[in-house]
Amino acid sequence: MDMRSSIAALISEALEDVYTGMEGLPTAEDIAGYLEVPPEKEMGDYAFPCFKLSKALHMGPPQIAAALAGAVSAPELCEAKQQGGYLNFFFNRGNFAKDTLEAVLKAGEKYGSSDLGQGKTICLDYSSINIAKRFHIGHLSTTMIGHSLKRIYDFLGYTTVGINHLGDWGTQFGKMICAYKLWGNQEEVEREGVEALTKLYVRFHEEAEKDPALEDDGRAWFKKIEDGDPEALAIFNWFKELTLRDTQRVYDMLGVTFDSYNGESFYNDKMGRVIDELKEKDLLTLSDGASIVDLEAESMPPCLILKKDGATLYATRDIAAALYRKDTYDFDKCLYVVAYQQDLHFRQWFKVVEKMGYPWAKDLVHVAFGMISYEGQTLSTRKGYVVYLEDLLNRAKEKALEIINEKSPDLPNKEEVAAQVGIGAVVYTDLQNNRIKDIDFWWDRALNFDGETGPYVQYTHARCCSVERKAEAQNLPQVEPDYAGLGDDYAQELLRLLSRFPELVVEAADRCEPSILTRGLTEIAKSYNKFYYENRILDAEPGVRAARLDLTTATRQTLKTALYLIGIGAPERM
RNA sequence: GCGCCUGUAGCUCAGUUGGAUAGAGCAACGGCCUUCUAAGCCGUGGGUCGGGGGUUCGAAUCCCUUCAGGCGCGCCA
Repeated sequence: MDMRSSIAALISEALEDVYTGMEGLPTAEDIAGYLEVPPEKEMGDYAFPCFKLSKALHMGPPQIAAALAGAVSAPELCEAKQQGGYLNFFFNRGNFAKDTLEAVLKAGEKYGSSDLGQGKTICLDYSSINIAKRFHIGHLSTTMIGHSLKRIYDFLGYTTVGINHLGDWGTQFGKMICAYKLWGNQEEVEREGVEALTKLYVRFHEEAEKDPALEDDGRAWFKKIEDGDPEALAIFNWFKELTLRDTQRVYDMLGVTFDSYNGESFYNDKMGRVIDELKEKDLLTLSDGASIVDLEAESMPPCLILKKDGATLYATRDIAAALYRKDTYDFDKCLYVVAYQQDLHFRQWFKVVEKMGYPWAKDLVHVAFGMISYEGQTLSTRKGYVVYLEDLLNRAKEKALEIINEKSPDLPNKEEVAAQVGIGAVVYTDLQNNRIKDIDFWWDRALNFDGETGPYVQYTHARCCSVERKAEAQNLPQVEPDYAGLGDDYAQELLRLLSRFPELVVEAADRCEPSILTRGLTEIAKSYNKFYYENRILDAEPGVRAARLDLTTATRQTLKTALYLIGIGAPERM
């Protein structure tokens, strides 16, 4: 049992003792919820505010706290003191250290994992790149938030399905084929990849200004794709491969993977069912020639299902995809990691699914995140306000390599570590704040490796590894750890953070908020660094040395796990 | 006009289901490497929690209102 539950149980017993038979006493579970961490160390490790009981017991909070303090007796666990209206608990430090470290070391890198999600499936729709477009910083958040959430849910025992819902359908691909047929050549496109496709697309628009007939040719080529014309399909699929190949380089750098690449084109033949069902359920109405689902009762604008010309729309495709995913994976939740601009769109079609009578509509979740801008400007490929992700990651890597050459020139695998550190810095920054916050990208900020950054946490991890290596090399006889040696405030604070880590993972999952882990892991790193400066580890007396080494190992493992969960590597030296 | 989101230190942001004296990092200034990684540690300064009401023993947190900014609001995705 963790400390919170143990203390809640103690309070519950004390309440029963002191106020036997009273009505309205909270359960141990209620109490666990009321427990809080005091703002100052001098106030103890946990606090139970007695204000809420005041009314039911007709007593002042300080009196209640005092009475409970007298009734609590569990010296091996903690001590209870009344301070104002609070009942403050002070851990038995040695035992707390022992319990915490045993729990962490026993679980190892699985510490914080659970079987909470056993038998449940979560679909995650993230990254969702567009064909023939280069990967830029605007795609980082959806990719890394989705990737991190996938790892977090996996860690909690869920079955996860990572879906890259490719943007691989639309007239723009007809235009691109048209441009390729007119001005492209295979070798160049093969060599330059998406860059060449972008050029062709830009040229198409320039030429189409002069010669509007091109637009019709573009539409005609798209029609050919739709009709399954072999040449059109071959070129289209080739473009798709080129894009995936280019993007894969970035995914490889980031360690991001997917279980499915079923995108828009995949659902092309699955939308008839949506239309039929909507008609059958009498949800479709005609408005200005278009077919809509009216959402006036829900005080939302109508959801457009079919255009005037009968063509399907974004929402149609999303509904078809949701139905398909429910059938295929029987998900317990389906998360859409998509920017907040799309908020209305999701609320609309989620509501349509609900109106269709599917109770699982409530399991569809829009995991929204903020906008990214570049040095105060809206991202725009056309105006040159764009930072390609590959360039960013490479520059971060170079910067890391420079620092390594300066600080640890003898490091054996410099390149590998530079990649982990540089990319870690970028990913950390992306997952540092609540996802709803807008991000303004600045190069100097992105390439800053000081203070609360990815490299800071990685550095702390490497520092732990270094201590462990040195300890190993000393090859001293094994002794029983003396956990009383971890009674100082620094060690205790670190232990408290480590003991709370499993709760943090669950909270991050519940709130779909990786930043909770980013912050928690930074707290642990900070706390270890303080501990490290205040205490000698290797030259402490044997029992204390062993205990501090255990704490170092527990910290190292937890940092590594947490870094993994937010998608960052943990180098052992740097 | 309507809807969603945001507003906390010069800047970027944390702040649990309301709790004790509102916290970090960056930037500025000042200390700490003959001792386990100085990508580190310690210290100093810096606040009408956008404003105003209300609920409460207690509000940055909940309710109302108001101001400012961002995003969205029918045949793009």
